[in-house]
Amino acid sequence: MPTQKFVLLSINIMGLIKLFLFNLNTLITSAQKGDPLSREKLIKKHYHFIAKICSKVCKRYLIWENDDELSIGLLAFNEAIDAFDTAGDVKFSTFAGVVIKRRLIDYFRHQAKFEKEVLSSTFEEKNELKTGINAKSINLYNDDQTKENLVGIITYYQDLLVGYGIDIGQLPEVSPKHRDTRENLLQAAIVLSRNLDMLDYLQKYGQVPVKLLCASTGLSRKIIERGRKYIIAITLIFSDPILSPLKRFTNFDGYQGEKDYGEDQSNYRVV
DNA sequence: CTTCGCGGCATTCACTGGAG
DNA sequence: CTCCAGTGAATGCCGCGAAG
Repeated sequence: MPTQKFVLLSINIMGLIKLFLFNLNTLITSAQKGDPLSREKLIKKHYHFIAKICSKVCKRYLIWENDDELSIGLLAFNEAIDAFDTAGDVKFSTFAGVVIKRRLIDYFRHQAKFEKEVLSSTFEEKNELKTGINAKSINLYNDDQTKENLVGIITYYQDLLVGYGIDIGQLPEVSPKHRDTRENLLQAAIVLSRNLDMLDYLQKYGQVPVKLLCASTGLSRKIIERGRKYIIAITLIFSDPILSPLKRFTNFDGYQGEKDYGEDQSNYRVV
């Protein structure tokens, strides 16, 4: 009977939707309680959603690495997680979409106001702009915006690290002092960040798959164990696109692949 | 039972600063 | 610039407890 099949199919789909919503609400609740892994899962699930909303508002295609609008969208999404009422009737995606749009509009208003102030300035001021005085102010303003975004990213990074039992303040001390050790651990972190099985293991258990990593990198178990926190810290930066802006503070930004570290390897420290 | 995380101890190695 | 000694960090080996 086609009708019966349709009813059964509908029941299954409804069941899947309920299951999805249940999982989503569970993730949101635990993220609100401070679980960084749940927050990370939520963000990963909604990457395309965030990019779609931001691109729609900006009316252009946005790139994670280049566009501040996406960072603002991401921060807004974070806010939405905290503010969302799981008991309410509103869908999370609808709620998050509204929050992201509002934040972006606020951002554009702020920018427009600033530009208007510059445009309505006197002839002399415009000359100053040409001579670089106001240009400097614009740079300072842009720096502030970047700093604001970075604060959000670092807070996110900090939460992720806590999930692995790492305090962000520990990073300088867990960072290897010897150049060769740093190179080896960096290599291990890159291998780990590129291998989905090992990455899954790390995210699932919060532990480094030492045996697999030893086999993949040829490094001894002890090296990997001792550099565990360093490896996790670097792996997070490499595997999570949200953290990609942090690469430029770690000097890993130009890293292209295995055994290609650039000129000065002595600077490959996390901080 | 296997794997992970961690600690102790002895040894090896890399880095640094001083002397020539 | 090269050599050398001192210092500190890394490594290897062994073992223990916890968790899945």
